[in-house]
Amino acid sequence: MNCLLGPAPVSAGEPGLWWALAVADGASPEGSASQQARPVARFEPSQTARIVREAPERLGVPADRIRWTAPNIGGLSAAWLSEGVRVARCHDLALAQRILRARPESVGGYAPVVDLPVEQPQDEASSALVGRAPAGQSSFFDAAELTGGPDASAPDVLQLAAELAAQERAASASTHPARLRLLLAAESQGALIAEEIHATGLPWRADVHERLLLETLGPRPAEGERPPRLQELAGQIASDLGAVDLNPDSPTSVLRALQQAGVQVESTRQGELQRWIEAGGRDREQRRRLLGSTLEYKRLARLWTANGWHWLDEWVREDRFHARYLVGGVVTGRWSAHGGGAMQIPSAVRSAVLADAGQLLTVADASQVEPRILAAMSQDEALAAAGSTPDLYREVAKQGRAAGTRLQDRDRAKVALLGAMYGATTGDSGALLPHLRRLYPRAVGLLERAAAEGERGGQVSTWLGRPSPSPDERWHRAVAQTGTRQDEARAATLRRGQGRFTRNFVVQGTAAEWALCWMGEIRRRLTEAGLGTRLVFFVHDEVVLHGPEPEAEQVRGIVQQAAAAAGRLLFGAAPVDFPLTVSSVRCYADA
DNA sequence: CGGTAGTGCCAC
DNA sequence: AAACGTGGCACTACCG
Repeated sequence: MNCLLGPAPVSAGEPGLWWALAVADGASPEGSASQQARPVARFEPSQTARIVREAPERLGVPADRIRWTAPNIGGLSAAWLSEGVRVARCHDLALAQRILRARPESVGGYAPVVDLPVEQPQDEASSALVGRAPAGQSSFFDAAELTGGPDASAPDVLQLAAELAAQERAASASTHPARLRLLLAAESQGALIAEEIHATGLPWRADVHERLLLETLGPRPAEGERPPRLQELAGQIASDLGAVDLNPDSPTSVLRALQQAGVQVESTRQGELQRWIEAGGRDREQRRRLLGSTLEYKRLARLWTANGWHWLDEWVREDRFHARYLVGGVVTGRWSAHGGGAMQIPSAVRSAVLADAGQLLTVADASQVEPRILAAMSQDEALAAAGSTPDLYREVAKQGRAAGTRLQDRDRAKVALLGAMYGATTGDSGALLPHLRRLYPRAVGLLERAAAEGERGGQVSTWLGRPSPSPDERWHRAVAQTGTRQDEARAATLRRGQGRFTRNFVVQGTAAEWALCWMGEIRRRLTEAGLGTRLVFFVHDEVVLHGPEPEAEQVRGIVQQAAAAAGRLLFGAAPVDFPLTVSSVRCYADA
C-alpha cells in the first residue's frame, strides 16, 4: 500500500492543505491512477508526523506495509524524526525520477509527469528558519514559506500519484524490473537512513579533540595567526632551506625554495618529497633532515586547516558530529557528504570519536568489496571462487601461481585487479593485465566491454540498473573533431577517459548498491529487534553504530547477517562472500 | 572585490 | 607530470 503525501489539488479548493492518498500496490492501468487513489486524510502540512502515526488505523494496514511516497522524503523525515516518528518503508519520487530519467529508453521511454528535482538538504542557516516554522513541511513547502505565499508550481498529490504510476510502468518496462525496483527501494530507504544518521550524530568528544590539538599544535592561536607549533616549523623550514621570506602555505614559494636548496622536485607533494629522500642513497639521512620540517609542517597544517578548532566550532554540537549526506550525490550512486568532510574524516582525529557511558561503537568494514562485486556481476567462476575466501587477493595470487602467470604474490594480485577496475594502462598494473585476463576472462571481459561502451560515447549500467550519464555535447563535438593530428590525439584522450569512467562506473556503482542494501538490511533488523542501537556514520563500505553495551553482541550479528542478505538481494544465491571486519569498541580509533 | 582555477591532501 | 576511478575541502594565485 502506497500512501502519497502532497498538496491538495487546486480543484478541491483547499489551498494550503495537504492530502494523504492511499494507492494500491502494483502498476495502475494507464491514466487511471487518480481513480484508484483514495484520499484518506486532509491536513495542515505541518501535521504529516501525526498522519504517519495514525495511518495504520485509518488504512487498516500494519505500519510496515505502508510505503510513504513523496518527493524528497529526507525533508519530511527530518520533521518526523524530531517528533519521534520512524517509518519502515518509503518511495522517494524525486530520487527515483533522477535514476529513471538518466536513460529513458531503457525504461520504456519514461517521461516524468511532473519535474521533481532532488533537493539538497538545507544548510544549518536555513534549517534554523525552518525550526521556527511548524515542523513537518516538505522542502518545497518551506521554499514557498520563505518566498512568501504558496508555491503554485509545486505538484499536487494527484500529479504525484500519476508520477508514481509512470515510475512503476517504467520499472516494469526495464530489462530487469525486479532489480530496478530494488534499486528504487534501496535509494529511497537511503534517504531515511541519511536523515537518521544526521539527526542522531556520531559521538564526538570535543574535549578529547581539543586535547589532541593542544598536544600536536599547541594552544589555540588568535584568529589569523598560526598555532605555535606551526609557527615554529615555519621558521625551521626557512632556516633549513635558507629562504628568508618563505610562505610555507604557498606551494609556489615552497617549490622555489626547495629547488634553490638543491632539492630536485617538480612539485611540493608529500609523495614526491618522500621519493626524493628515498632516491638519495647514502645521503638519505641528510635529505630526511633537510625536508623533515617541511614534511612535518604539511602534516600538521592539514590537521589544523581541515580538522582544527574551526572545524570543531562549526561541526560538533553537544558532542555529536551530524554528518549531512547526499544520497546518490556521486554519479555512480555513492553517497557524498556536504559539510564537515564527513567522507574524509582522517584517522588522526578518530580518537575523539568515543561512545557515551554505557554505550559501545560497533564498527563494520566490508573487505575488498569491489573485486567481489566484479566477480559476482561477471559470474566469473574462478574469481568468484577467490571471492568466497576471506582474502580475495591472496587467493588470486594462489591461482595466479598455479596457472603460471605473473600474478605471483598478493601485492601484485591487488595492483592488477585495482588497475583493471580503474583502467590503468601503464606501470605494473598495466603489465599484469594480460595475465589477469588469462586467469579471469569473464571478469576482465565485463570491464573491457564497459570501457568500450564509454569510448563510443554510450551509457553503461550498474547491476541494479543505475545508468551512467551520457557524455555531454562538448565531448561529442571534441571527439568528432579529427582534422589535425592534435585533434585526433585529443579525441583519443577524451575517449580513453570516458572509457575509464564507464569501466569504473559499473563496479563502483554496484558496490554502492550493495552498501545501500547492507544499510537498509541493518536498519530493518535493528527496528525488528527493537534495539536502541542506531546507525551513526557511513563511509562507502563502512558503517558505525552506537548503542547500549549489552546490545553490542546482537548488533554485530545483525551487521553480519545484513551483509550476507545484501549479497543475496543483489545476486541471488551469492556466489561470493562479503566478509566484514566487525568490532565493538569504545573508541573509533581502536576499530 | 568576488569568482574560479590550480594545488595538495583526505577519504573510499 | 601524468599515470589510474569517485568525491570534499582549504588554501593561494589570478582574473575580470
